[in-house]
Amino acid sequence: MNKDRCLKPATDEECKKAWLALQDTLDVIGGKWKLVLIAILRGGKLKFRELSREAEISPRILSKELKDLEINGLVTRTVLNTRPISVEYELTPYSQTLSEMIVSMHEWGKQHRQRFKEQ
Amino acid sequence: MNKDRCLKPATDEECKKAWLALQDTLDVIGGKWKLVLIAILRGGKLKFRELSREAEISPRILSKELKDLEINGLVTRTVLNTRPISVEYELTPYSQTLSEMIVSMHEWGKQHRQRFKEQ
DNA sequence: CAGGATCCCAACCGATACTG
DNA sequence: CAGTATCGGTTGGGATCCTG
Repeated sequence: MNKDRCLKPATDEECKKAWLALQDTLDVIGGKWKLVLIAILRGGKLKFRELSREAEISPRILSKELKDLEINGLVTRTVLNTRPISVEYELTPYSQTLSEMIVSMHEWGKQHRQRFKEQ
Repeated sequence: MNKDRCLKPATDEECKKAWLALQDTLDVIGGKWKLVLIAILRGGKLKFRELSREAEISPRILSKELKDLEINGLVTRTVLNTRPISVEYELTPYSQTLSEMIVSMHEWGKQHRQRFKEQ
């Protein structure tokens, strides 16, 4: 893809970076579960099991998704000194930076649904 | 998911709709190719083969992706009276409504990359 | 309780060949 | 040229069981 097909006038190099950035975003919040988990955690910290029940997601997938979110700095994992142990997951302040984008996606999806499906 | 875990204060019903809308958005522009194709077509209409070469995507996938985009009103398909026939694909005016969201996603991805990867 | 291991199924994607 | 058919590999996700 060259610069002539880019969002705004730019060099080829800048254009390539722009689309890599978009791809990054989709990697971080795309897929079936990431946004759902973020949504749920907006309501406050939850333990692994609670999160699993709330989202109706199997432990294997939940574990993987939470790792991804943690790697990307969106969620913190805290092991509690209980017996048996329990682990709390919580959104980071950094996750707030997603808000504007999430709102954009929500707004677009809403108007799209009105336009195309039964209103 | 109930309203207490929603983006803004709302009824359970509103909350459910909000997350359906987000899911809609991901369905429409998520995945590996949708945004790439939209990006490329921003530069102007292209024929099937040109698009295939530009995006480096196999015909089978391209065909499917274009159908999806057409169904969602983002792309028009025009058969030309040539021999052999050729088909042009072009973004619709409606596709412009994606701009704000795409910019949001781009901005977030850019700052995320700066924050986490080699700058 | 947290979460890894295993097994299995479905969706996705790429390459290639083929038809109108 | 446009697009479908076929096949095969890869990824993602669900269910269940198991261990620290």
